[in-house]
Amino acid sequence: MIRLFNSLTQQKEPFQPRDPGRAGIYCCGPTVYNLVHIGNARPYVTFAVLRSWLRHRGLDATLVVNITDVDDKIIAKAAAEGRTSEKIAGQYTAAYIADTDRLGLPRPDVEPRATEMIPEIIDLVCTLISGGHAYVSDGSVYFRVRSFADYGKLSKQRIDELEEGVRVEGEPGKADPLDFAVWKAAKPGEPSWDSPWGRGRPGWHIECSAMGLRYLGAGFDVHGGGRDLIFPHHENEIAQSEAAGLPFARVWMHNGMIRSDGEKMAKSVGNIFLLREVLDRYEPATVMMYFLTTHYRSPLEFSTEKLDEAQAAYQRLADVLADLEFRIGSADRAARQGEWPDLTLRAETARLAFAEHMDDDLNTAGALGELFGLAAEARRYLAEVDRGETPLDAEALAAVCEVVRELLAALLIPAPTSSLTLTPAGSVRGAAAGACATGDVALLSAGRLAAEERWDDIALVCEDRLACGDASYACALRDHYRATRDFAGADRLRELMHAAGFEVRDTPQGTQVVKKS
RNA sequence: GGCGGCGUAGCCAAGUGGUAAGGCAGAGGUCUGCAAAACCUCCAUCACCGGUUCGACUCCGGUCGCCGCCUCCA
Repeated sequence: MIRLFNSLTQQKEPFQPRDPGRAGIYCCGPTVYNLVHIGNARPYVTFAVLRSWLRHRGLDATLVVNITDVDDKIIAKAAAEGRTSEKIAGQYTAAYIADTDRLGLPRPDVEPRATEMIPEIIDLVCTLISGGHAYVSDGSVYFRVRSFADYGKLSKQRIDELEEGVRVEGEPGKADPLDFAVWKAAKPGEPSWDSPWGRGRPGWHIECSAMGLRYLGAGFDVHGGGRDLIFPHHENEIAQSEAAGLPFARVWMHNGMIRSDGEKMAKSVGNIFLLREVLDRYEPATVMMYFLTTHYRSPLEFSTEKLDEAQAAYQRLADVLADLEFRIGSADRAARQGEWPDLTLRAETARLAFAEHMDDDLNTAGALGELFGLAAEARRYLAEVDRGETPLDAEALAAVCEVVRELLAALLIPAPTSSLTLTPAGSVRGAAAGACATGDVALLSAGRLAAEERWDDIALVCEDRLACGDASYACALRDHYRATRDFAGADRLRELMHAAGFEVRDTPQGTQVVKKS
């Protein structure tokens, strides 16, 4: 059973979709006036993972993430840069899509633009007016907060307390300082649409109500977003929708803030790190790892140290996987008997434990811990194999790999590509023999040189190949050096390989290299 | 002032009424020609003070510290 923490009730509740077998999720997306920073990205990651997990659990899950492409901030930026609002919005919409794609997030099922939702918004506003929940004033329309008895049910604020805190000296057209605009009269030069109240544009909160209801229907399952949106944005969404007679989201999920220097990451504070900047320095997998090793509701500090740790953690998992897959490939037939079901069983146990964590309010950190536990278990098993205490069971290894890959995929963490390269079988001479079949000229000539004992020339070939990112010749030569106990030569070659960005590991099967990023 | 949340080892981070997953870093050891990697071992009593309980880190009350919202904000 999946349980989700509902901000409305402030507790975990069993997730009961409105339509059995299906799930509708709405998440507040970007206002496209700027490049998205790491903090903006957290909800996109969180709710993409939620959709992924619900699907993994067999639900037909739909994710809607809006794009606010008409708004005060966009208009202000356009004015400042002497460009049109449409141009600004277009540019940053493209950037948002490019950056989230680059992170490796699958696109939402629907990405509606506010500017495409005008008719629905106008309909909703009309309903509010005729129901007495909104009023027209100078071509703008305001929502009458005191007309909605449940106002404050999400943020747990009392209207009267709010009244005290209101610092805005009442805008001219508002009947009550708490009221908020659902439709704003157009000023000259601003983007605008025809409406029963004259030309204008949607207010700040109305688009989310219109979109959520349009694409997911009344009483949809989950509404998500950053914790900082609870008030007033989400509170207002509820008020607008439900005052119009349409039950809104039944579960509200809010992710914690990303902090930088102990403070919420925000443009106004000046402590932001752009998603694309981070992706310039770290792999998508590392960044996903960074997000998911902390529970989505907790605050998360941003720092390069944390990214580095995420990188190391991911590398550990990638190493295990690469090692396992290499062994599967090299296992002889006799070993493929499934003699060690314990590990297979362990893989299944990990899968179940992982699912339990994920079902428990999307506990990705706990779930990841299970994956690491399984990896460690597989390592111990491999160590036993290397000591000759246990026969190699390729089936069990395959089961572990399958579970790790499947669950990483469920978390939307890109699977590692195999980073292990092994020496061609045997020495350079032996490898050259094999090269006859494949027609590898370079390896053949290396073999000829080897036959003539011209090792220095071979070293030159190795250097050349290393520069091209190919360590196989170096591996083969190093095996030769080690076989002939020419350790000075072997060490020299290791230096070369290091310099070329390869980590060198000696194994019973020969020299192994790992390309270091 | 109002509302909400957090405080777990050197760092990060799960968890929980019956004596604390995992990752990073650190120490010692095994393996190795030397390394690297790996493996083994070691490293916390859960901010503080009271209370409830056979038993609390986990429940209740208080104290301190930190954070978010109350204005655009993921």
